[in-house]
Amino acid sequence: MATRQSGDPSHAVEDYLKAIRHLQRESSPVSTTALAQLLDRSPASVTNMIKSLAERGLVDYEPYHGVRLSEAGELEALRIIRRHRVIEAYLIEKLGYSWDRVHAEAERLEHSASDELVERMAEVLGHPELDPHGSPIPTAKGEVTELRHPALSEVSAGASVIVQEVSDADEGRLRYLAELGLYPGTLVEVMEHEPFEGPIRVRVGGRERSLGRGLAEIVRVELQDEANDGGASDDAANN
Amino acid sequence: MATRQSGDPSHAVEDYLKAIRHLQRESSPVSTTALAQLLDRSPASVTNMIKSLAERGLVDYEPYHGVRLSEAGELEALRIIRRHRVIEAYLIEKLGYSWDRVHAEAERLEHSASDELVERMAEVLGHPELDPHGSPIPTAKGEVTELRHPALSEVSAGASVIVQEVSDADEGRLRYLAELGLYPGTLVEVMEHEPFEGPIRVRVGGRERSLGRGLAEIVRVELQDEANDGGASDDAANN
DNA sequence: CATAATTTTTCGTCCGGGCTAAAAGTCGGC
DNA sequence: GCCGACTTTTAGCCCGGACGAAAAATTATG
Repeated sequence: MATRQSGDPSHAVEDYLKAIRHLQRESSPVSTTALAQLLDRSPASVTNMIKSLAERGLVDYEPYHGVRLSEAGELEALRIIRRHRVIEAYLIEKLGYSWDRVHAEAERLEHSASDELVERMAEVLGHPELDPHGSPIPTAKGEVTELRHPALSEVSAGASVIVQEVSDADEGRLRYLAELGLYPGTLVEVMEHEPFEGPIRVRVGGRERSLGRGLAEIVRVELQDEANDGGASDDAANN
Repeated sequence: MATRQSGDPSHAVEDYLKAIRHLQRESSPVSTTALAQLLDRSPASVTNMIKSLAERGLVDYEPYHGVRLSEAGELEALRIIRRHRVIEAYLIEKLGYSWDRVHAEAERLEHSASDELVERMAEVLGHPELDPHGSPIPTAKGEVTELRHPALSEVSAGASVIVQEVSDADEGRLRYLAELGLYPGTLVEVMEHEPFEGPIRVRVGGRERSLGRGLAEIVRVELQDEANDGGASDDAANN
């Protein structure tokens, strides 16, 4: 029951499924090169693997026109994402991992942890719905409620927002954002957008900061009522 | 720091090192077939791997005459065993795993858990010296104190013993022993040895049981003072 | 000792999953 | 509608680690 058996997706397969799902959120048939870049593999290797995924029914693949997850593939991807996020939450909550260092550990454990282990972790955590980065944790049955908060970079100047989610990206970025105090729950005031894709000036924790475009894009926020300008309702502005 | 890097032993290498060390305790140059049996691989595969281990300096290998761990191999093996045992202890203590089910999970996690994770687990457990089966946990530096308790099967009739260690073997045996209440700390009275390698009759928890040879061999015990027959000192009978 | 039985190694293969170089397909620009 | 640029796939290769069959070494036996 707990043991990996032969039909189980390999480590590599799991990585590909996760990556495909990730890229699909941006644009749907996922290109070979995009995958190759994300996974740090040669395009040729990616083509190979895609063919094999297609044979296993995990993706729908049209040569030269990209790939997308099948039903089965989507489900499998969600199981992996659940594992990843529960593990992250657990490591931070129970083992004192820092926000920025947890990703790498989870990235490895997600491939060997059994469902039993993950469910036990979820249990002692009280079945959390969000992971430490603010991303929703799929249920054991594979249901997710996608959040789709606007990125900080999309918020117009003058608004106050609360950070909801910070994409679970590379360690460096996360560490930097943590230093700034930019993690879920933090209140941020957007002061000004510099022109031509320039940085965005924000006030966070009483200090003014300047965030590059790349950073501002991975920080997802929710608009708040304006402090002085008695404005919109809690959930009104979703752009 | 936490990430597996290229020089790291592969999953397969780790399994071989553990197995070699395990078999070495019985008889020192370990034979190809013994390894093949334990790991459920063909002898040919084992020879292959051994050659590769020898090239990496992890074992000393003399063709046709068996293999033994080198200094480096021993150290590596101990690191893996530490990982395994700390993880087992953690899973039981903190995640409610049962004594008999924990092995398989640890068997997989030990290959992907980072040293950081293991040290954090050890920390929250208060740096235990024994795992749940009573086996000593090597230190992070690779020191172990081998216990070498006599097996229950070696104890002469009439003695009272306390279970110290139960080899972390297959699930079935462990579950059965757990049902009987035979785990570290349990008091057992050895009543009689049936002749010709027969079973051994014991009293445990007020009930009489008959244990087959195979089972009695994996239960390691320490002799107690005789209850009625004011007998041997604590450590006297090492048979 | 010589020969039979057993163990171990060698040899040739296979599979998963990488890679590079070369070929083929797609697409934007004229 | 063709041409060049870019993307993708194919072809051939490698490596780790498994396999079975056959050969070689060791050990046991008469």
